[in-house]
Amino acid sequence: MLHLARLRTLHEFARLGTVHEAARSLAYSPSAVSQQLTQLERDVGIALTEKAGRRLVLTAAGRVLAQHARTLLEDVERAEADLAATKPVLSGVLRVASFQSVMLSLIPPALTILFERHPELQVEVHQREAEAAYAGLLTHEFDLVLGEEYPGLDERHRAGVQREALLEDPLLLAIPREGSWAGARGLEDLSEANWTADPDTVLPGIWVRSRLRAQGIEPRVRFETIDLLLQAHLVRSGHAVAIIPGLVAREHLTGADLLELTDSPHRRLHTAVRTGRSADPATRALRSALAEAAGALEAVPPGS
Amino acid sequence: MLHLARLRTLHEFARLGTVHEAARSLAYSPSAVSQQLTQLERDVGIALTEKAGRRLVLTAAGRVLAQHARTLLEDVERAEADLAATKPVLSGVLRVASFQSVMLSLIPPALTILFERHPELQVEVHQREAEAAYAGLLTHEFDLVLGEEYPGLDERHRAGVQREALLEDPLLLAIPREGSWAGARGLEDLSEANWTADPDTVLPGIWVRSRLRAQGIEPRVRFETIDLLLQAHLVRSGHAVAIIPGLVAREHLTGADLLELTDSPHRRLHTAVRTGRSADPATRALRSALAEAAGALEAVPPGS
DNA sequence: GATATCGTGAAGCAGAGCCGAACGATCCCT
DNA sequence: AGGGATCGTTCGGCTCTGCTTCACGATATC
Repeated sequence: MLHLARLRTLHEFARLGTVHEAARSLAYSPSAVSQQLTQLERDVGIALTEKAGRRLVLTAAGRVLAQHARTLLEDVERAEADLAATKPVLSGVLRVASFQSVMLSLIPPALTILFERHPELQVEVHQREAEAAYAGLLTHEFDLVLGEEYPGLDERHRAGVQREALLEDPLLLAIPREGSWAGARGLEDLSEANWTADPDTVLPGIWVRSRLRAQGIEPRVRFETIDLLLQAHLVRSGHAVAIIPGLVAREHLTGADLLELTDSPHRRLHTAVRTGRSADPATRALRSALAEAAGALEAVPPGS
Repeated sequence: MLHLARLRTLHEFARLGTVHEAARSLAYSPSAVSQQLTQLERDVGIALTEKAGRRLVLTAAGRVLAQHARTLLEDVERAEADLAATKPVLSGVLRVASFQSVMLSLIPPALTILFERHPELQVEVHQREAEAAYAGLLTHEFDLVLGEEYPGLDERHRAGVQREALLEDPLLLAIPREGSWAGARGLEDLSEANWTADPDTVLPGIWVRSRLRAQGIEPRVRFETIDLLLQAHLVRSGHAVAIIPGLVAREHLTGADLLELTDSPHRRLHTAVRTGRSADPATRALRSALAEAAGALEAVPPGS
């Protein structure tokens, strides 16, 4: 009888390409992965891997089995979700990967809603950048990822992941009420301003630079940080201007002027889970709570 | 991680209803089955079984998981079939359950065809009655069942089994050329004849009696046997008349008269495999060989 | 109320499957 | 060309899984 654990190992190897990475992803030693793949070959009686230089690659048969492994593992997760649905009360721990702006504004009210409905259900929230979050999702480190997309920078489709739109969050120009740029009425007044922005290694930082350049501004980024609270503080205290998501601005930039950009760009927030888990009742409950929290925020105009 | 072997045990328990029978079907001890079910409950954290008197029955959650187990096991078998399809030559052993009339006439030419195409592929044929054949199919004792249906006695649908029509085999009235009934031209001349037929515990025996009664004949079954060769011999030697399938009659009743019954009834032969195996190349090869052998027989008129 | 049959639990044992260390092969960089 | 990094595999040793056997209590049956 085939062994699901070994199929999972095969799948991780197929996904990641090397024995070492598969081992790391599964918290095994490379030796264990090697042995599992060997055993799997014995089980099915067909060569699944072959050497290519110092690396190991899947044979045609290996790819066939890895593909089946993926759907089997999804089905297993679906089975677990169906099983959880037979429980009268939701319990257990949901692990969520998110980033700062959402943790600040959306997660707390969502958790309040969730706790009212399912007091037994616990949530752990971990701050991660996008790549780590999605990697952790696939390795079962997390059960749900809160992700974001910026206009024109659509994320690639990820295999085994099911995504759901959550919120459109306006990207606002934040200008201090005091200092050199107070009173600016738009980007056209800010070509010489000091900026604070995310580094250009992450999506928001890439987007904001490209956006400003598209309007003829080469921003002088004096304060580069992914910490939006710090960015907000720098704006409030008059040291810089920034483009800040509404979710953060509405609460932490009440002392600054917030202007809509032309054609009012929005970042799109979404939730993502492993495909097999989309029917899991705890997952659904969390997604509902997040959607309601998002709806409540949208109903209140920013800055109020 | 869920364990496929344990899911298979759950599935067998769901199918058969008791720990002991599941154990027997899997060639385990009852204790092992009990422990596997307990372990499975620990794995999923939900009660899957509960006591009902001295027996054990599935809970709602147990039924949910058992259902998933069935589809998972089918998918595993599909995966194995896909894998086998990557092999250049077919090999291994196919185990077939059949009954006498088919083993006599259809299997030999089919195996000849099969051997020409896939000399590495071996076939074991076991003679079984229908229930034992299907039970053995589900427990992996057999890979393919050759079954039959009689007009008006349709078999019930069996879960997890995929069926394919193979041949319509005419049911012929066989009358000796010598003795009291020689020269009879139809059932109307045979109301007082001695008959040979299958016992009324099996499908052919049930059908033949019901058919004769429908035409006003209460057959005097003097020789009750499932051995069609014996039936044929009894007819040839003038001791009885019988209704014999064309597959047997064409070869073993050349010394008797064969008459079509009114509205020429046929038994319908089919092949059946576990659902997951229908794509398996060896299975497909065997089915094709059987179909071709059947076509060759149909092309030749009976009794020639 | 005797007896068969149900499922479960404890003891013991064989084997599965993990890790760590050592190894050979391959690639890469200088 | 050659040293070092990285690849995958193998071996010894150990732990833990998971089987069987045997014994037991509970339930149904006659």
